[in-house]
Amino acid sequence: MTATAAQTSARKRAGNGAAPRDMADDIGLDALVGHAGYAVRRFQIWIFQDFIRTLGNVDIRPTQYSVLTVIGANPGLSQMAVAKRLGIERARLVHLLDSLEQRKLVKRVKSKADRRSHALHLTPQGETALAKFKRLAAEHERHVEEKIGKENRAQLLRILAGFT
Amino acid sequence: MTATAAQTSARKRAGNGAAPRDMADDIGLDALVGHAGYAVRRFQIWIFQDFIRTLGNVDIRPTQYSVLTVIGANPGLSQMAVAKRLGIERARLVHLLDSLEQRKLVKRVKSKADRRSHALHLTPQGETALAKFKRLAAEHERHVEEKIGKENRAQLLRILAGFT
DNA sequence: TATTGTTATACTCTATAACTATA
DNA sequence: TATAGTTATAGAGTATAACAATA
Repeated sequence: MTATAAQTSARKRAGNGAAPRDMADDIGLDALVGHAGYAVRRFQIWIFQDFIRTLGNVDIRPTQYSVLTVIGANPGLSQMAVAKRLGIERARLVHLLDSLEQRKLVKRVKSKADRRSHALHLTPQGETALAKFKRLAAEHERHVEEKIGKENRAQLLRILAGFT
Repeated sequence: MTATAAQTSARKRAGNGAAPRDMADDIGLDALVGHAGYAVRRFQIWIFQDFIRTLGNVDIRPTQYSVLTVIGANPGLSQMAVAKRLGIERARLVHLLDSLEQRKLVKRVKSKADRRSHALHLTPQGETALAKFKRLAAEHERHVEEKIGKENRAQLLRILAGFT
């Protein structure tokens, strides 16, 4: 890594006051190519954009999908439990649930056992909608497979299994 | 505390319906486990947190590091060129550069060839600082290696090479 | 005292639009 | 007309702090 050949040759081409370089096709990333985080971030942005586009007609974003899926699979969870499981701030989840409740996909049920907390459930409408969202999300997942290859996607899931 | 917590959770598990579940250890992710995007997003958050922590003393975040690295390796780039190469909005880059210029790490040099644009350069101070940032970033990268394994990290970089 | 849900604030980041000065 | 840089705004998302009701 250190000072690279790209850096040296680039200096020859552009001194102070010279014309700025704006040809994107020979701009080196230098040390960034050795950072997993850079590639992971770019990939994550691509994935989210595809997800948002694929579920655009139903207006569901990745975070909303994850909340609905976890509530659907675990009816009666408290807000704290959902927030912890998905790594969402509980203050942020309040607004997410406000939106999902306004759309009649989720309901907060006041708990009698612990009157501070709410038990979260999908509405019947929410159950039907989630089934559709899952079909669209599976379509998105096929896009991922087409993009990086079936075997690479499987390897990726295996490598990152500990981060779920 | 443990006895009380155990009793409480036992009561909640036994409760029929209204009592919210809040034990995080048996909450299933359902369809999320099959989505590459979910794992990738969680991993990316972990990586950025480690990066921010590891470079906390020098107060450099991932995006700032990527901008400095690309300018360092390609002196004289225009703002548009940097923005396009790194996938940053040009409006956002303005503020990033304002901050880096205030810290005397980067300078905007007015171009004589095209007086609309600026050629970007590291200051001598910026060169020295970037060398330090790169050492810390390499340390961060070793954390990634420890977290997922050397071979897995290499596979990840190979799989995602197209997203740089 | 501690926790749940809530409200509020601030800062990062993304996505636009519009403005200026140049080309 | 189009482009580079700038300014502004709006919406996500993250990170905190504080508060009321309840445990």
